[in-house]
Amino acid sequence: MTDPRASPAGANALLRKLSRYATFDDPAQDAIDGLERTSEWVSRRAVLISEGETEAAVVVLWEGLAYRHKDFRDGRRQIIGLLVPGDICGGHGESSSPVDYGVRTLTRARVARINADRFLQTQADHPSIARALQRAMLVEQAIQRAWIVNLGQRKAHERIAHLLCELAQRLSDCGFSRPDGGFEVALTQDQLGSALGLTSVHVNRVLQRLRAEGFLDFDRGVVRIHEVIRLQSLADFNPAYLSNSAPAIS
Amino acid sequence: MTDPRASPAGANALLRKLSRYATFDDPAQDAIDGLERTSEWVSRRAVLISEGETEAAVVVLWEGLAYRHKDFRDGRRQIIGLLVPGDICGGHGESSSPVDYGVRTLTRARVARINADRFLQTQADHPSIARALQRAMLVEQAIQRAWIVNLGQRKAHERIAHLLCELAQRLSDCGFSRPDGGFEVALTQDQLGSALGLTSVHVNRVLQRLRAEGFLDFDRGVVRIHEVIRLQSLADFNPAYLSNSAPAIS
DNA sequence: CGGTTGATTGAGGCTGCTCAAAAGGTGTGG
DNA sequence: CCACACCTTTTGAGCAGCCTCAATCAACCG
Repeated sequence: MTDPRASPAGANALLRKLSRYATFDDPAQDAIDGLERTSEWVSRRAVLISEGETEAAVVVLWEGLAYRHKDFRDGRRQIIGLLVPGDICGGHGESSSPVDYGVRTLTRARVARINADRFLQTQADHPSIARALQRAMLVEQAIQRAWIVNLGQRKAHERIAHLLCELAQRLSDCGFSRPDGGFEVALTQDQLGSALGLTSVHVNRVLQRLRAEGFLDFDRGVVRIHEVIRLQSLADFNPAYLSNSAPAIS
Repeated sequence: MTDPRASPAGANALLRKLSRYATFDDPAQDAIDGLERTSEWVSRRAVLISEGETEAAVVVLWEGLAYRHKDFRDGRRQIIGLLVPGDICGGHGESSSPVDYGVRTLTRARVARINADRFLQTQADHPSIARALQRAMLVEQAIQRAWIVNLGQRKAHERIAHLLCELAQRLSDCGFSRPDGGFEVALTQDQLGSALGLTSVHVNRVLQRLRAEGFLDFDRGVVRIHEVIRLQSLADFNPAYLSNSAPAIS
């Protein structure tokens, strides 16, 4: 396989992702490849990063899903973001400051750990890589802005719909969509609530309404979306923000 | 003035900000200086960037305050973030995609516009600059995460307190604090509501309670904070996330 | 002085929360 | 294979935080 983007699911997830944001010459491609040489499997609900950790290593998700979260002392908890294959978490090589959130897996997952110094050195050596990472961070920021809007302005049913639309799009973008257009979400209703600023009780009731109206279906921790399009208009979802893609010509 | 960080308020705001995230050799410093050679004054409530704009130019705020926002067709509106002197907005030089939010000034402000290509070229030429910008983006992301937590989990009075604490800290970090420890916020109650996912009516009532309890004071569009410390404990505010500072030794 | 923007207050209502309990599924050990 | 524990979903009842609508007031401005 000359083109790593054609390699089996998971492997070189980082290169596959960064290739969406820039084109790389061979040395740069090799450099990215060299970063993530080994991966390891972790179980469902495993801790990838715990809050306050000062470890500067960078973790790349190869397969599976994970989430960033912030826990309060009094039991409140907010899920801050979802990670799909290719996504990065950790301090981006910054050793000076502890991370202000934790990361846990949602499903069984495969991750690669990258040494912080090598991560930074590679960027210094290859401006195209630094550039691609910057664009990836811009998309990440756009996603966070969308969450702020979601939490600040939308009603429960709109929030749920918007989150599901985001996930559908991102999974599809990294090659994990299902052929039939529908897809499944491995979030419990309690986790959905933590991501949306709602209680699981309310999430349950709203999901039932959405089911009754034919938008989706769900059973034992798995939500199945039928018509993403209808859901998008309900959520006022515009996928543009997820694709800060590279110009056609580099 | 050999050290630009000692120059008059506003000028070289970008260099002053980036210096918090990395140390630069002379050529790099000159490069940053060269980027933002001219500035212009804009009035209160001026549009710096309008949603959907494909202009790739980067705008640096030198003096004054501004905010990012997203407007809905039906009149709902969410303020997504606040900009203090030194902050950057715009597409970070990405010409391919329209920005998904607007930016307006909150006060009279001085801004510098940077050409997109030069912005990107400078980063390619000076890895230390790219690195500093990356760290600045990491802090920006941390702020956005804090907003997500704020909107998702906190009650109205906690949200207000947290936002005010963030502003107090950031203004102080960029050298715009007031000697007496207190400070003023140029946000109307309506704007506060748009930032916090609350109506201005509710903001008003909660502010009155906070005033009755001695946390702050307000009058004609200006909120004055008395005891930032007390407000911090009310808000469960931890300033650590705002200072991903550079290691002592570069 | 009238117009405009922002703050304030009141009444009433809905969304989403709390507390509690029960039901359904799944995994584990005996 | 059953009993038991645990997790997640589901349902009910009651409540409250925050919203909506509306009107008034205060300050500022041309």
